[in-house]
Order: sequence, then C-alpha cells, then structure tokens
Amino acid sequence: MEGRAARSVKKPAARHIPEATVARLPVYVRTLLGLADEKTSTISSERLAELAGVNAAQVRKDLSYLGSYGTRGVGYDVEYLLFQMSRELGLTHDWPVIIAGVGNLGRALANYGGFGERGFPVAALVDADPKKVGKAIGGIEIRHVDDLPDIVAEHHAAIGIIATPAAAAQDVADRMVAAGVSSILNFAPAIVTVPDGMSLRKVDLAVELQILSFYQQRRTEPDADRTVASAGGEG
Amino acid sequence: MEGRAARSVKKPAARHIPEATVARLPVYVRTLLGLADEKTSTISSERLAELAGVNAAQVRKDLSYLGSYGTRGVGYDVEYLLFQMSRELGLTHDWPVIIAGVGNLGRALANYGGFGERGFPVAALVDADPKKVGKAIGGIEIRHVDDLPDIVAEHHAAIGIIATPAAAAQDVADRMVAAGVSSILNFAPAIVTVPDGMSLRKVDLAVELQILSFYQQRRTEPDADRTVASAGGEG
DNA sequence: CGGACTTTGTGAACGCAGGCACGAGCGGGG
DNA sequence: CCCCGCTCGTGCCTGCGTTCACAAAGTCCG
Ligand SMILES: NC(=O)c1ccc[n+]([C@@H]2O[C@H](COP(=O)([O-])OP(=O)(O)OC[C@H]3O[C@@H](n4cnc5c(N)ncnc54)[C@H](O)[C@@H]3O)[C@@H](O)[C@H]2O)c1
Ligand SMILES: NC(=O)c1ccc[n+]([C@@H]2O[C@H](COP(=O)([O-])OP(=O)(O)OC[C@H]3O[C@@H](n4cnc5c(N)ncnc54)[C@H](O)[C@@H]3O)[C@@H](O)[C@H]2O)c1
Repeated sequence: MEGRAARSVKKPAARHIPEATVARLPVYVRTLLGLADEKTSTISSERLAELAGVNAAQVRKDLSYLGSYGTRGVGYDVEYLLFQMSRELGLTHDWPVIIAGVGNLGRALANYGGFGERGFPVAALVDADPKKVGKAIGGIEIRHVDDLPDIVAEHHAAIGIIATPAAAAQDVADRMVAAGVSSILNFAPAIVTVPDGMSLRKVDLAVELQILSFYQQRRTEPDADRTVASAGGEG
Repeated sequence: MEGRAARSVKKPAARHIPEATVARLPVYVRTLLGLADEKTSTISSERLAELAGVNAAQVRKDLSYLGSYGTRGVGYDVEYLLFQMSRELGLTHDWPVIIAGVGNLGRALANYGGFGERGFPVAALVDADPKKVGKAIGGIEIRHVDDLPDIVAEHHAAIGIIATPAAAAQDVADRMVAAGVSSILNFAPAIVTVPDGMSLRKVDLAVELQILSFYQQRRTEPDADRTVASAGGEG
C-alpha cells in the first residue's frame, strides 16, 4: 500500500503478471479504445468481459495485477485504465519493426496501415533477393538482409518480423539477434530458437487450419470407424 | 502407408485429445514430412522433440493419445506415424476454404500456394465491394458475399477465413455460419462469437506485437519507477 | 445521514497441462 | 538362449490458469 497518494501515477511495485494475462491485455486495450471513442467514461468488469469475450472474474483478476484501479460500486475509469494498461504494455511510445522477406506476406504487412496506427511503424524492409533490393513498398525501400546491423542501429528497432520461406527462418532470426533485435514474430512454418532472454512468438496459419480441420472432422465424422460407440463423456 | 495388415488400421476408441496436444500435432506432422523426405524411417521421441521444439516426455504423451504406435527400444515408424496423425487431424482429404475480404491480407492468402499444398485449397473468394466482384486473384474469381450460401454448397466448404475490416467481421461470421461453414479462422481484430459446436480461432497480429512489446519493455526498462528493486525470482 | 445496492478485489477450489522418473517391452549381441 | 541396453508408455506430482463466491468498500437515494 505504498504509492497511491490520491491516485499516484507510479507503478505499484510491478508484480509478476501471468503470461495468459499479458496475452489478454491487448484485447482489453482495444476494447477500451472503442469505448473511449464513444465517450463512455466508466465500465464495469462485467461489461468489459462481455465486450472482450471473457469471464468477468477473469477481467477483475487480470486488472488487479496492474493495481487497484477500480472503484467499488462504480467500475473502472476508461481513460485511466487505458493509460495504465498502455503503459504496462509499453505502448506509450512507438516500437519500430523490421520486416524480413518481402514476398506475398511481407508485402501485405508492409502495406497494412494498421500497425503504424497502433504504434508499430514499419521501419525497414529487408530481403535477400538482389532483384528486390532497392525497390520500395508502401514508401519504404527494401534493403539487403546483410545490412541488418546498420538498419537496426539506425532505427533503434527491437522488434523483427520474419516473413521469409521456412528454410531461411532460423538464419534470419540469428542475423536479427546478432544485429540487436530481441523480439521476433515468426510467420514461417519452421521451429526457430533464440537465446535466453529474447522473445519469440510464432503465427502459423497452416497449423491453425489443421487444428480447425481436426475438430471439423470430429464433427462431421463422429465415430466413423470406432469399434465401440460408447457414450464417452464429452464435456 | 496404407495396407499394414499386421497392424490394425482402426482407430483405437478415439479417446479425448487435450487441446494443447491437438495444437502440437500439426507441428509433428510437418516435422515428420521433413523426415520422410530425407528417407528417415524411424524416429525416437527425443529426436522428434528436439526437431519440434518441445520436451521428449511431451512428445510421447501426445503420441500416446493417438494409440501405441511406437516400438520400445526403437522409436516410431515415420511413415506410419505420419499416416495416423494425418488421419487424426483429418488431413486425408482436402478441405476447401473460403476467404472473405480480398484486401491486402486476403490477396496475400489467396496468392499463397502453401495452403493448397497442405490440403487447404482456396475454393472461393468473396467480398462486399462491387468493384472487386468479378475480378480474379490467383485464378479464382471474386464473388459477392451475398452468394455465400450457394458457394458453400457448391464447394462443400466447411472452413472460412475472415480477412475483412474488424467492423464487418461478426456479420461475415454470421453469414458464413448461416451458409453452412462451421470452422472459422478470424484475422480481423474483433471479438467474434459463433454458436456452440462451431470452431473459431483467431490470429491477431496487433496483439502479438503488443505482447512482444510488453516483454521488450520489461527488458529495456527493468524497474524504471519501481519503489523497491528486490531480486524478484524470475523463472 | 443511513441503509440498500452495486461492483471490486481476492481467497479457495478445481481442472488442465507439463515434466520427471520409472517400469514394461523390444531388439541386438554374445 | 539369455542378458543388456534402449526407448516407449504412463503414473504422479507440481504449477498455472480459470472460475466461483463473498467480504470489503464505495455510491446513490430517500
Ligand atoms: N503468403 C501467405 O499468405 C502466407 C500464409 C501463411 C504462411 N506464410 C509463410 O510466410 C512466409 C512468407 O510467405 P510468402 O508467401 O511471402 O513467401 P514468398 O516466397 O512470396 O516471399 C519470401 C521472400 O523472402 C525472401 N527471402 C528468402 N530468403 C531470405 C533470406 N535469407 N533473408 C531475407 N529474405 C529472404 C525472398 O526473396 C522472398 O522475397 C513463408 O514461410 C510462408 O510459408 C505465408
Ligand atoms: N494486411 C495485413 O497485413 C493485416 C495484418 C493484421 C491484421 N489485418 C486485419 O485483416 C483484415 C483485413 O486487412 P486488409 O489489410 O486486407 O484490409 P483491406 O481494407 O485491404 O481489405 C478488406 C477487404 O474486405 C472487404 N470487405 C469489407 N466489408 C466486407 C464484408 N462485409 N464482406 C466481405 N468483404 C468485405 C473490403 O471490400 C476489402 O476488400 C483487417 O481486419 C485487418 O485489421 C491485416
């Protein structure tokens, strides 16, 4: 119970925030931005839960990791909560990102304005194909992947996106790390490893589709060739 | 990979497979495909774990949900395991997918050959913009979103991909469900809900970047305004 | 000014997932 | 033919995440 001198702006002793909570914070932020737009000043955990698609107790617990920012009997102040969450997520300043691999996907990402708006401007594009180097996408010149060290230093970029073929992914990741990037988002369908202390997240569309396929099949072909069709307790 | 008279081809009473395991199966499949290509006939859980980036006990437990397909002292037969996993995931036949929203992202997805190769051919593209309807991307004509019921029936498509702006996502999802789609992959940054019994997965790039931003900030700004800098036990 | 009502913050219970460790089973070598 | 070494399959334990339920704490209204 330190800080909080009539709503201090200091962080309350930064406790450990569970990974699952961290993953939901951006969803809350987005929801709150929508609410702020429509001039809603206060929100209850129940309503926020509904909008964010989670359980109300979950919302309260998640928010409680950030501090006691709610008012009992009233709810949470939208603007204030937004401020606290943005700060916690590090959204108070821009994070320039570097995209490696300017093919189908890299081009779509580079052209997409949504990242810049949300504080993740595309700072640079790199590719290994000499024919692509020198061209520009969305106003950004494509540079050679060998220049990564310079580019990273130049833009103080800490976040890299890998949109190269799978075979090149680990090499590109290594180069990024060597150049000073310490957070990587990998789109290539390959297992990439980075040194301890770095962050790596992956988005694998083929995996997503295959997961859908699994459940889809279970529905359409309930127990096609199962020997015994006992009423297995399926939640 | 068919026959295999000595070993029954029947599914062993299809037990319940944990969601976390289902999410890893596609990774194993991809790894095994690579091994099959290089003529590796047998693989141990330890090596597979290494290639898939997980723990060896995890691999064994995951595979044990499918049945006892390993041979003690030897390992798993690559081809056979691949066959069993493919069947479990429903990859023995193609799953045509429908992409809604042919903008930056939709176009990249439509042009990407990887899905078709992996059994998820793009069966149709739909958009609400009359200027886009009639044009073709990657050899596939763009049709109007109003035609969804016909399109779904025509292609027996059960999987839909939403690549529209967030504001349209729920509406498109509803239309897809009404048309007979029961598995949806949503790329729009919006909370979409579907009726019970349908599958919905989301890929939200902005959320991914914000998660990276969170950990990145914690690294670069270790305890900027924390009151006490105790040696917090960070795993 | 007091009481009823609302909503937060959190303790406790529960279920899922991950990892260790070890017995069981198989192949290979002597 | 037997024994040894290897690897699977799984029971058990631990930790994380989710949900329930309720006391605490504030607001609002009469
Ligand atoms: N396009 C999609 O919709 C889509 C969907 C799912 C997954 N993916 C994955 O995303 C990745 C990119 O897909 P894509 O369709 O854009 O592929 P692409 O072949 O169109 O583009 C790949 C780009 O990476 C460049 N590249 C190759 N090696 C490189 C290296 N070492 N360093 C830097 N750049 C290098 C190539 O020159 C090319 O420009 C692939 O791994 C793919 O599997 C793409
Ligand atoms: N492009 C990217 O790299 C990227 C990255 C992350 C997230 N996203 C998300 O993916 C979605 C699509 O992004 P984009 O860049 O392709 O957007 P875009 O604006 O380029 O394309 C959207 C398309 O959807 C169509 N559309 C609009 N309403 C529709 C409706 N009701 N039914 C069918 N089609 C409709 C539009 O006509 C347009 O062709 C957005 O939600 C975006 O936030 C895109």
